[in-house]
Amino acid sequence: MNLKDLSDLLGLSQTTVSRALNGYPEVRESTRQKVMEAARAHNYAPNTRAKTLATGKAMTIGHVLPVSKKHEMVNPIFADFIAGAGEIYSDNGFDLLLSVVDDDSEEASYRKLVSRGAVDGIIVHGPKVNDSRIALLRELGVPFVVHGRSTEIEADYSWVDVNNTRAFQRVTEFLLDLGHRRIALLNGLADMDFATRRGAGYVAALEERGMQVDPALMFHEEMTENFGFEIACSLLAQDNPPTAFVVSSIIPAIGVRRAISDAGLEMGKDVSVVIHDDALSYFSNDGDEPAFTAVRSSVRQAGRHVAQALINKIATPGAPVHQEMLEAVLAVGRSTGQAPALRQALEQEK
Amino acid sequence: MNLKDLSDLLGLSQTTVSRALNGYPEVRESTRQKVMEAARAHNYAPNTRAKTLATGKAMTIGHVLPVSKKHEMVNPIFADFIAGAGEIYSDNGFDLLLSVVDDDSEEASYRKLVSRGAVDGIIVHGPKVNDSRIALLRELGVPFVVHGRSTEIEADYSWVDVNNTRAFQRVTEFLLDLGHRRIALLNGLADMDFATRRGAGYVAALEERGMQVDPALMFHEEMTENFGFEIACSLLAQDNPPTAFVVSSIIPAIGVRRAISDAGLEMGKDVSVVIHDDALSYFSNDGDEPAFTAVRSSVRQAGRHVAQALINKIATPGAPVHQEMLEAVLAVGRSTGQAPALRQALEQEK
DNA sequence: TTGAAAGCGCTACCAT
DNA sequence: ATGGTAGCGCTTTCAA
Repeated sequence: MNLKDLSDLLGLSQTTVSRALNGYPEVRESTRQKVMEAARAHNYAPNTRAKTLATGKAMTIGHVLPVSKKHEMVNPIFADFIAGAGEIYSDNGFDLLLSVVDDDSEEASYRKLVSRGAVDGIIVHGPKVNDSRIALLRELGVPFVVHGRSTEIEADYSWVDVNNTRAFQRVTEFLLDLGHRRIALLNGLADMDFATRRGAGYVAALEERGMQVDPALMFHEEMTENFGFEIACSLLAQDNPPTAFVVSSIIPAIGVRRAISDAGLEMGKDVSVVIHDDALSYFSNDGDEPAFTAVRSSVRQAGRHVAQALINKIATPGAPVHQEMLEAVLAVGRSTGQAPALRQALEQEK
Repeated sequence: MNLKDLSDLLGLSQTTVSRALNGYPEVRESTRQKVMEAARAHNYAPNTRAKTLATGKAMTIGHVLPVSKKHEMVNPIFADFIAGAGEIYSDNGFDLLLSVVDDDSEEASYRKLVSRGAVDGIIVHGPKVNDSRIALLRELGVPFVVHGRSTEIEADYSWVDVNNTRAFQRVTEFLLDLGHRRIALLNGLADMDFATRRGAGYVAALEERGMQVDPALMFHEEMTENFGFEIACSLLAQDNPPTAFVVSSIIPAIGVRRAISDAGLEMGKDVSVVIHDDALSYFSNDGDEPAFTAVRSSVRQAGRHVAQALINKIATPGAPVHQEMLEAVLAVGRSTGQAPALRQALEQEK
């Protein structure tokens, strides 16, 4: 069933039917009723490709998911982010085009997405420090919003991000307040922007207290369970082991937890662990608030914000938008023994 | 830059340029060279919407992700599945259209996807028992492949699945062989097909040994960390607690682990835990094989298989394809104390 | 208030 | 080996 079929059926012109369906005011109300009803009855929906060709708008947002053939790792929160963004797209009549590309052919993929006219906006995931995609997308002249930021990029661009630096600074201060002196940091890959910022927060907290930053306690890796396990095992076997871990994602934290228990130590007593993941609100898990679930619904919220920002940008182009969301601190378990206090402090500050 | 611009530039007709670009044999080789070079130089890529309109093929595969507004839960392995499928799509020139819909407007969403001509094939995620989507998609006449199966559907349709029943039967037998007599099952929501099959396997193993199935040890829930935590806490506090847990996903297993440690018990000694997640190969985690990573790369592999099956189906329609993959058993940690033996046994059987 | 017709950018058929 | 042209299904001017 296409427009012609439908209009023939109704004895109207395609023009009128189109107008009726698209809410143009000059159509007589009774006509519109008939058209709407017939469309519904015959399950008519305008052909997307024809419509977008005619209007010049793709009504599609592109997400590029770069995956490395070697690592086989995808950020697990990606699904939640997409779910949030997708909600917004559905509400606004946009489609979501997901392009999975090998991370060495990423630039070509952005180029093609735009020159094919497949999308009218792009979301940038997982920005690195000095990320080259930002200059590229500006050059291509396509509206885009970055989920996160890219340090060292001087140009102005739209982003939505949390305050990773401050979050990690505060987490570290918190552990220092509890009396910890050797605090390990298990962070994401060094070229990822979020990891850089989180590292900076950790360092800032130590330096502020006049403490020495021990490079042997800072680790950058892909955030796998095994990363957490290996590092924690080796650290805990040392002479002067850390008494606390700050972990940049819940995945390696699973490994850390295992290592602690293997070492015959008790979390929250012998060793404290604080996890920060890409959440947007404060949570502490004193039993009532399952950490994983909390992170994930926060990320979904982030997806909504980023998608909305891009849609606004497409509708009314203008100056870049910078949106700093509530930074996240996620304290897991009775790991610190102080989760309620932490939450309270954070909520006050907010 | 569009086809007209490019052909004007080259002093050729649009027809010739189009042919050259699409590999038609009747084009003189020197002409093709010139055209290709000019296209590359000007970053020309044919407009997707025009192309698909003209050919009648959308070159797009639809994935529908139903999310519940109330639960805020997305299956975390979804990202990995999509990554695998996306690889295949990229290699074959297909786009991936991801439609996030509220789970109560799912049917309408499939209908619209098809009548809009937006996709020429659909992947069905997370089939339920007697899933109504299967009849719907057959009625719509769109090629589709189900990741999983739907019990009670009599009609023939294409699916790619693991043997959940046998996997759980074997896991349960394994625990029985180790001497466990009270084995708890933490399973997915009862209407999910995979949960039904897994439950059936668990029951079959018990009955085969002439053992009573205790309904008080079987749980169906959304697979959150908290689900695992709560259930395990309450079970372990009982008079006659289970000595083993079979958990249907790694997420609740995190909660189970926490509950065990809270109860002052030791995993692998006082309590055994076996996790089966949606993997396609056998893994045991004796330290060298991080469980989460293993599951995830297996799921990615599943995505590849399902996507390829659909693409084949679109290219050459024919009888439904049924593909049963290696069923998965994932033994985590030194949880059973027998992971290497399990793996060996499974590999032999394969 | 309605309709005719010209595109949107491409492919594919029919000529040459 | 190359070119002219009729669609693909829709929107959007221009006319009536």
